[in-house]
Amino acid sequence: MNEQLQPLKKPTRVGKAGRSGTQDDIVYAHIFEAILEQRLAPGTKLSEEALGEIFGVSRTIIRRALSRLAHESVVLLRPNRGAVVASPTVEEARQVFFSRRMVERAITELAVLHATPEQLNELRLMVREERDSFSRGDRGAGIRLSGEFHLKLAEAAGNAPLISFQRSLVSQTSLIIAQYESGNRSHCSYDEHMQLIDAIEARDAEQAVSLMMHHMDHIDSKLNLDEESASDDLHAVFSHLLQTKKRGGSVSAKG
Amino acid sequence: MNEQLQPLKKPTRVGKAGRSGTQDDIVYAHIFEAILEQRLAPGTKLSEEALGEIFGVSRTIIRRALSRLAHESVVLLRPNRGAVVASPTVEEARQVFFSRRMVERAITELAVLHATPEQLNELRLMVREERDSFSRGDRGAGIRLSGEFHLKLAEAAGNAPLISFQRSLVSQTSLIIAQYESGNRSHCSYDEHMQLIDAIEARDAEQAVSLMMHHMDHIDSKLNLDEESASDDLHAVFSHLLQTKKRGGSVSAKG
DNA sequence: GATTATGCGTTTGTATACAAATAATGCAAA
DNA sequence: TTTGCATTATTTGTATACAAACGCATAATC
Repeated sequence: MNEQLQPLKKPTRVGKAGRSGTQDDIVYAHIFEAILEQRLAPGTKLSEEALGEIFGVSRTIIRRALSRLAHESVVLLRPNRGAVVASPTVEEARQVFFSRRMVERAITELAVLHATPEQLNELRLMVREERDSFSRGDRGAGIRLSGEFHLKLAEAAGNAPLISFQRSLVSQTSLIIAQYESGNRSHCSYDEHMQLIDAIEARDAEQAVSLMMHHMDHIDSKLNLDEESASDDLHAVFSHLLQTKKRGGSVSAKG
Repeated sequence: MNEQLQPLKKPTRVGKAGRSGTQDDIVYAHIFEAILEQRLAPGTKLSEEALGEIFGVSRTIIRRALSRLAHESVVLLRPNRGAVVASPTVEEARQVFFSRRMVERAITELAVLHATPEQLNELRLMVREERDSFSRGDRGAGIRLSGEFHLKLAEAAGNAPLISFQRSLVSQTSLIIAQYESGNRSHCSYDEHMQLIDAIEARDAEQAVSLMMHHMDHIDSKLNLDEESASDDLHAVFSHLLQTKKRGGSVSAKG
C-alpha cells in the first residue's frame, strides 16, 4: 500500500526538523529535510493519505506542506494526479545554477558588510558539523548541512527576499545533485566554506566573492550536465535500470 | 458584516485575471490583480469567509490562494489571526529594491541574449497599453501593466527561478508604491520601458542595463523612504487620519 | 492478435462540520 | 470615567465526508 514511499522513514523524534511552529510547519520541515538529505529521490510519489498516516495528521496539513514545497519547486504538483518530488531537467538545472551564482554573489557582498561575529561563529560551527558528518560517513547529513550553510550565509546577509529565494535555490540544488552527480569524490565543500568565512571576517569583499564563485564552479563541475540534453525524461527513467549500483567510467562517453 | 472588505468589488467578468486553471488560481489571480491595481490597500483584512462568499467558493479555496500570496510576501498570514495585505516597512522596502536591482540587471542581460522578436512585439504592445491606460486616467490598470511589463521581461529572459522571484518582487513593489509613493506625478514609466525594449532589440547589453538601472532609480526616487524610519507602525496608522484626501506639502517635514 | 471501450478502484478536489483560539462586548470596581 | 475581568461572538485550524478525476484492468470488437 505504501510501497511507493519506501525512502521515507517515520521520524521518531521531532527534534531537529520540527520547529516550534504549527503542525504543517513540522511536516514541511520533515519532508524538506528528507529531500535535502536525499532520502527522498526525485520522482518519488508523495501520496497525501500515506503521508498523513505517517505524520499522524489529516490530509489538510499534508496538502499545505506540499503546497509550500511546490512553490519552492521542490515538489511538482500535477493537477488531479498528486505530488511527486521534482526531477529537474538539465535545462532547469542550468537555470538554477545561473540564479544561484547571481544570488550567492550578492549574499557574499552583503555578508561582508553585515555579518556579525556571532553569525560568523555560528557559520564556523556549522562547517565543523558538516566536516564531522562527512568524516563520519554520514553523507546525507553532510549534504544537508552544506545546504544549510548557504542558507545561514543568506541570513547573515540580512535581506529577506534573498533569503527566501536562496531557500528555494538551495533545495533545488540538492535535488539536482541527487539526480546528476557523477559519483566521483564526495562533497569536500567544508574546506571552501571555511576559507569563505575567513574572507568575510576579514571584510575582504573581492576575495570572498572570488572564493564563492570558485565554490560554485566546483559544485557544478561535479555534475554531468553536458550529456543527455536530448533524451531527457527517458534517461531519468532508465538511469537506475542501467547503472543500478555500479557507478563507473564506462558510461561516461555521451554515446 | 463585510465592511472590512470595502475596496474589493466582486469581479463580474473572469476574463482577464482568470486563467484557465483551477478555482484557486482564479481567486489567486483576482486578489493578486486587486493588490497590483491597489484596490486592496496595505493592512486590509482578508476574511476567509467574506472572500469565499464573494467568489462563491468554500474557505478551502480561499485559504490556498492566501497561502500562495503569503509565500510571495504579498499577504501576511498571522497564525490564528487571519490574513492581511502586507504593509512593508521602510527596511523591507529597501531590501526589496536591492533584490530588484540585482534581478532586473540579470534579466536585462539575459533578455538581450534570448528575447525573440515575438516577445519584443508583445512587450511593445504592453507598453502601449500601459501608456493608453495612463492617458485614459486609469492609473490602476497602468500600474498593473507596468508590473506585468517587468514580469514579461523576466519571461523573455527565460530563467524559471528568476521569473518566480521577479513575480514576488514586482507585487511587493506595487505594495510599496501604494504605501510610500509621494503624490507627485504619475508613473511615466512607459517611456523608459520603450527605450529599454529598443536597447534589447539592438542587443546592446550595456545600454539596456544602464537604462534599467536608471529606471530603478526613478522608481524609488518617487518614494519617500527616507522619513519615518523611527515611528514606523504608528505613522502608518495615523497617515490616513491626518491626510485623508488632501495630499499636501504641510506634512512633508519629518516633525 | 492488437486496439479501443468500459467498469472498478484509488487518489485527489472541494465543501462542510466541529474544535480551538482570538477579538469584542458588557459589567463591575476603583 | 477609566481600567480590568468575564462572558459572548466571531474567526481561524483541523478533520472528515462526499464528489470528481484519473489509472488500471478486463473485456469486447475489428
